[in-house]
Amino acid sequence: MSWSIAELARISGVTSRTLRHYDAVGLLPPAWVAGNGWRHYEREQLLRLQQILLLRNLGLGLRGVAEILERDSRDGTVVVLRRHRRRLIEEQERLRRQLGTVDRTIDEMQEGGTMTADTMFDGFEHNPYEAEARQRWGDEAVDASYERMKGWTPADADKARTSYGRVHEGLAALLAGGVAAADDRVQELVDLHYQVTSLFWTPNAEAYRGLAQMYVDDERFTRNIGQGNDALVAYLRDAMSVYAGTRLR
Amino acid sequence: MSWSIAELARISGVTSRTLRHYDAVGLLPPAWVAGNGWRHYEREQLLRLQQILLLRNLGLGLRGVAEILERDSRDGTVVVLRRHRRRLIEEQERLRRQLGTVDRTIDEMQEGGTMTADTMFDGFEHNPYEAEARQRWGDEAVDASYERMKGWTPADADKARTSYGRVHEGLAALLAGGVAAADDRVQELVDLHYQVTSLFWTPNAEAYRGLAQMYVDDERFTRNIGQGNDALVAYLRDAMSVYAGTRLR
DNA sequence: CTTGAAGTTGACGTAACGTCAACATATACG
DNA sequence: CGTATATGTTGACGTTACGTCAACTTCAAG
Repeated sequence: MSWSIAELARISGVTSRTLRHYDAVGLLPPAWVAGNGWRHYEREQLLRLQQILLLRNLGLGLRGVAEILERDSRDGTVVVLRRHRRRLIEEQERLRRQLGTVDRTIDEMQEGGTMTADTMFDGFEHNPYEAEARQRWGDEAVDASYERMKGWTPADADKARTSYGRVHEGLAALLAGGVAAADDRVQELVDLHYQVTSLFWTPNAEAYRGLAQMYVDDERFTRNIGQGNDALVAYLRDAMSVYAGTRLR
Repeated sequence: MSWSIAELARISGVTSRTLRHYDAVGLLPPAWVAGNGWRHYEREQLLRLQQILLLRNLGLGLRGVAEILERDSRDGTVVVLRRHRRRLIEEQERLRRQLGTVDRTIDEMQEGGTMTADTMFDGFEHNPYEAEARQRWGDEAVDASYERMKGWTPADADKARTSYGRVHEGLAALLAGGVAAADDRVQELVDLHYQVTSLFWTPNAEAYRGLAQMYVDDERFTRNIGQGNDALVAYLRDAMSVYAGTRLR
C-alpha cells in the first residue's frame, strides 16, 4: 500500500520533479526507498504534502513551510503566518505604488509627454537641454558641473536625486495654503533648492534670478516642475527671487 | 570629462557591480574602455542610466527596460508599459487572494481550529480520522481506496482537489436561496459529490446515507464542511439522502 | 618603492523548480 | 526470452538581478 513518485504526483497535482526537490531539501522524504533507489510514499506523506501545498498556496516559501511543519504548534504557526502577512502587505504596497506610477507614466506619454525623471539632473540642464545650457552658460561651466559631481558623497548623490522633488511637493502645499513667497517656510525650501543646485554649480544672486525666470519662460521646465500647475512655477520663481535678494550677492 | 565606474555609481546610487552587470547584458555599455580595461562613462550614459533606473522603479525587469530603450518610441513604450501594467494587476490580485486566505487561516487557528484543506481527501476519511475509518469500514476498504487513487487521471485528481469545495459553495448558495433538497439543482451538485466520493470508494444507497448522517453526527466533519454553517451540513445530508433513494440501491 | 584605493575578470549563491541528458530498471508483449 | 516502452534515478544547467567574495592588476600618493 504505497505510491510511486509518479502516482503521488498525479494524485496531488505536482510534478515528480517537485517531489524530488522536496526530498532533496528535506521537506518531504519518502516513506522508504527501495534497493533500486525508487521512492515510495504512503498516506502519511500524502497528508504532509497536502499541508505543504496548502501553505504554499498562502505564498509562503519552502523555508516558511518547513518552519511551520517543524514547529507543529498552533502558536508557532500563527507567529510565522503573521510575519508572512506583514511581508504580503509590504509587497502589496509596493505593487500599489508601482501601478500608480505606471498609470501616470502611460497617461503622460499618451499626451505626448516624455519620460524625464524630475528626481535628478534638473540641476544644470543635463537632460534634453544640454546644448542650450552650453550656449547659455558656456562649455566650461557645464564641464565644471560634471567635474563637480565626481566629488559627491553618497549623501550628496541622494540629495541630488530626491530633494528637488521634495522642494516641489513642499512648495505646492505651501502655495495651496496661501503662504507668501517670502515666508520662512518657503525660504527654507528654497534654501534646500539652492543647496541642491549648488551640487552642480554655484549661482550668484543674478544667476539664481535668471535660473528662476528661465523656469517660467521655458515651457519644458514649467511642465517638468509644475506638472501642470503653472502657478507653482511662478511661485518658485518669486521665492527664488526673494532668496537671491536676501541670501545671495 | 568622463567618470569612472565608481564615480558613476556614487552619482547614480547604484553599485559598480550593477553597472558591470548592465554592461555584461548590453544594457549600458560604457562610453569607452581604456587600454587597461577600465570603463569610462560620459553624460550620455548617465542619462541612459537615469532612464533605466526610472523604468526599474516601475517594477519592469531588465528585459522590459531594454525593450523600451531599444524601441525608443512613445508608442512602443506605451505597449510595453500596458503589458507590464497587466502583470502588475495580476500580481496584485494574487497577493489579495493570498492575504485573504492568510487572514482567515490565522483567525481559524486562533479559535483553536486546525489547518485541513477541505479541497482534498475529505473523501474517505483520510485525514485525522483514518483510524476510525478503518474501524468503521474495515482495513480492506481503506486500502482499496488508496489503491484506487493510483488509477486516477490528472482530471480525476483535479476533480478530487476542487469539487468538494465547489459542492459546498454551491449548496450554501442554494440553501440561502431557499431551494428544496430534492430540487434538481441541488441533486446535480450531490451527483458531483457522489462522483468525487466514488473516486475513493463506491458507496451504495445505505452507505451513502450513513456517510451523510456521519457528516452531521461528527462535529469534525460538520466544522470542516459547514465552516460554521451547521444548517448547510444538515441540508447536505438531506440532499444525499434523497439522492440515495432515487439514484442508488 | 611601498601602500592603499580602485579597477578587472571569474565564479558561486539566491528560490523553486522546469527541462534536458544519460543511464538503470520494471513491465508488457510477441 | 529478447525487446520495446514506461518509469525511475542522479546530475546539471537555466531562470532574475545582482551581492559577495577571491585573485590579480593598475593608478596615485608619500
